[in-house]
Amino acid sequence: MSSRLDHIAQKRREKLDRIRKRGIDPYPHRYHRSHTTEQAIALLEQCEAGGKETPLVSVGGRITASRLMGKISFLDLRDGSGKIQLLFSQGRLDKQQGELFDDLDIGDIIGVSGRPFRTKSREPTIEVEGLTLLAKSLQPLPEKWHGLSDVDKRYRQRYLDLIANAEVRKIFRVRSQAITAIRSFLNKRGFLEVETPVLQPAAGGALARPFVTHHHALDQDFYLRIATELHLKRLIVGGFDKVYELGRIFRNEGVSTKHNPEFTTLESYEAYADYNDVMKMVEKMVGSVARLVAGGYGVEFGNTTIDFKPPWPRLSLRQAVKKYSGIDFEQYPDTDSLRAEMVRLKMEVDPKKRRGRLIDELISTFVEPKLIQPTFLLDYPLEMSPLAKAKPDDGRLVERFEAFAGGMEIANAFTELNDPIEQRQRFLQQQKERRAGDEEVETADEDFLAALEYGMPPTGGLGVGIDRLVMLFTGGQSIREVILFPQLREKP
RNA sequence: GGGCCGCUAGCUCAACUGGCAGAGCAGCUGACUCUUAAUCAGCAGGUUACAGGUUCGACUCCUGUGCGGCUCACCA
Repeated sequence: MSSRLDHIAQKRREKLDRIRKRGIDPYPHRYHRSHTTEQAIALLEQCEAGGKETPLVSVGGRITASRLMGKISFLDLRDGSGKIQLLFSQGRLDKQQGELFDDLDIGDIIGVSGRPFRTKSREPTIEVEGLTLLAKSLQPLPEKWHGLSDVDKRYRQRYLDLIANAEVRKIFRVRSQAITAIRSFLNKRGFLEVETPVLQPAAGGALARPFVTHHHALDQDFYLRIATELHLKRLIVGGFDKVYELGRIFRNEGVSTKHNPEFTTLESYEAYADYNDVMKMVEKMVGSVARLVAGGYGVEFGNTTIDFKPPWPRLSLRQAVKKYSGIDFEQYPDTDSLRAEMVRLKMEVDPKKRRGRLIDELISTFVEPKLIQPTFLLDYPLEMSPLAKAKPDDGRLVERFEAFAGGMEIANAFTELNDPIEQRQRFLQQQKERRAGDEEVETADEDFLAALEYGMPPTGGLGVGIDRLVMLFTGGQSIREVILFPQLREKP
């Protein structure tokens, strides 16, 4: 990027000056269109069906292509709804508009009025009678045929990506529809949408390194939330029986095709429910999202079809790990024996990891990649789940499930631990482990513990990674493809 | 953070073993009254990411830096 303008931008500035000199405002305040391009085409079809003449319409949008043929010219005009062809005929426009037409470029935003009709090749077209410049574009757009493919540029200048690449526009429409579908599903079931703090004195509810920031007036450090869990459960204590939050959380960790430092989660909590109820809700909810954005339970992913039709298979975690890795972790009740077995299988094992984290590694290495069709894994070891309630018949396991699809974890849920004394002990146990070397453990949240002491009803909680869910629905191989402005290193 | 790969015109891409940096689109000039990746003729457009080095000569080889991609580590 040199400071000097390239010759294309130079030319466009000259055109801008010419337009201004003729007394035309190249950036007027408003333009009231009568139709979107989509509506204009629908109107044309209606009139054709009814054998009626088409009325005058006005549309606005960006010029995306031009085919100048001497006395007549065809331009493509795109707005948020779609695209329509424009026909400019010499003689149709007055002198001033004719001069303006000559100074138009691909990329300019214009408004036109005229009657829709069909050309010889049946293309819906507006024969332009009135032309208004709405915004002069000073920079050339990416190439019309190949679009924009430089990944760096696509993410940094997402607007160009959206202008140039229809598939990208599609992805973010699907994302929006999926989130709308989730809201609507939960609202219909009586859930209350709430907002909880992003800035917290301690970041709890998950195991992750937080971002730190500083509040000047309070002269106090704050952490950006790594989960919404602990505040939502306070609201269950407060008497809202069904709450959810769709919100951004922040984790100061590695960036990869599956991790962005800020990402979106859904967390929901339902009083008087347990993880079995939540399981039923998840498969129903994701199924309903699939039907809405994909038109059915089947969603194309890679070279297979994922079928989200409920019910999804349920498999105990122990069975799953045994099936895919050959290790029955129940036979290795402590960290050392399990680690020894993993080493025997030639796995590289971080010596700092304790049993829970080792089992987690078995899941992500052997199990997760195999779970393409939606599957629930249930009943996790207690040491991996400090906020979940133990199973009544086996104190080493908790009532927890994770849902997988497309080889990714898409949901995590459990019957919430609501015994304040046990919760405190679990936090203390975690802190012991922190001292033993495992850095990322739950920090005790005294205010949360105080809330539990007032009594929280039995509750089923859920967390869903929205970005990964959207990846499933759009076939995305990278989380950056479903986040409009993914985090990138700043360019010097 | 490690490994591998990439960075050439506004965009998409070429350029052999080190030998004058090139094409399409976009742009400019001209022709053209139904095109739609319009067509045809002509013109212009470059710090080959950046900084060094080797060489008679570097887009090409070497070293370093920046940014990106993939991957491993990390990451419920």
